[in-house]
Amino acid sequence: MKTRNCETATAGRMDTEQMAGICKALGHPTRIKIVEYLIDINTCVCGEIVNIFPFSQSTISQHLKLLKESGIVCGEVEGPKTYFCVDRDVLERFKACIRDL
Amino acid sequence: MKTRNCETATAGRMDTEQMAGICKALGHPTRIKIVEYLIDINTCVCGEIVNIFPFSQSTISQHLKLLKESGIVCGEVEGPKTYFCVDRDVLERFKACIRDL
DNA sequence: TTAATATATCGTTTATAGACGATAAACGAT
DNA sequence: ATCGTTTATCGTCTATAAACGATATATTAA
Repeated sequence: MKTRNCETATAGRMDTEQMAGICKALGHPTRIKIVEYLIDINTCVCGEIVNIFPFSQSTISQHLKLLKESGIVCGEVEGPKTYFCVDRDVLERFKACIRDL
Repeated sequence: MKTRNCETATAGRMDTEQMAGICKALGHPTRIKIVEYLIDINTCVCGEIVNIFPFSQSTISQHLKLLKESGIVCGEVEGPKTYFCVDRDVLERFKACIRDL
């Protein structure tokens, strides 16, 4: 399995809007668990997550979409699959914002 | 001005539900700014916040209610006023959860 | 007792979230 | 070209959020 990186690299301080967007994305237990899982496993496809949670494929896909929109997660399409991973840079900047509260 | 403390002291690890609840509460720019303000100024009444933001008193009151429900903020009624402050213990435990992601 | 002040709640409107099943879209294999 | 696999999107329903004005509640001051 390849190591994937989102390489967003929008360095600098995260503004309140983006911070709120990530908080909102993390504002659901299932999405927090998805992010924790992605952090652990580094990269995985949607189907893996569907197998872990008691929700339908469409629901998990929707959660992943919201996570992607916030910037904390990114997806890389490869053939019929999409590999999801946490954007480490965004995560670190988000963690810095919370740390500095 | 007195120093107020919420003294919740529900020590121990924060569970995913509560963590998600706080993230959700912080999932709005205005509420993040309210929390930042409360951290800085330690304690203040609703009216002060109303004066800072371009929203109505009822809207700010509603934001404060959501923050209180999440546990990150508490309010202490004193006469006709309510003094709001951040629950430092909850904040620290929340920060620890994010740090350990 | 009444008036003024401070906050909370109610009712309304519009928008978004959360869940689902069904279906579409993209690709690999046969 | 079709089939199976994987993911995304659509449509629907119900619930909650976000904002407001109006009103209720609680307390202090006059």
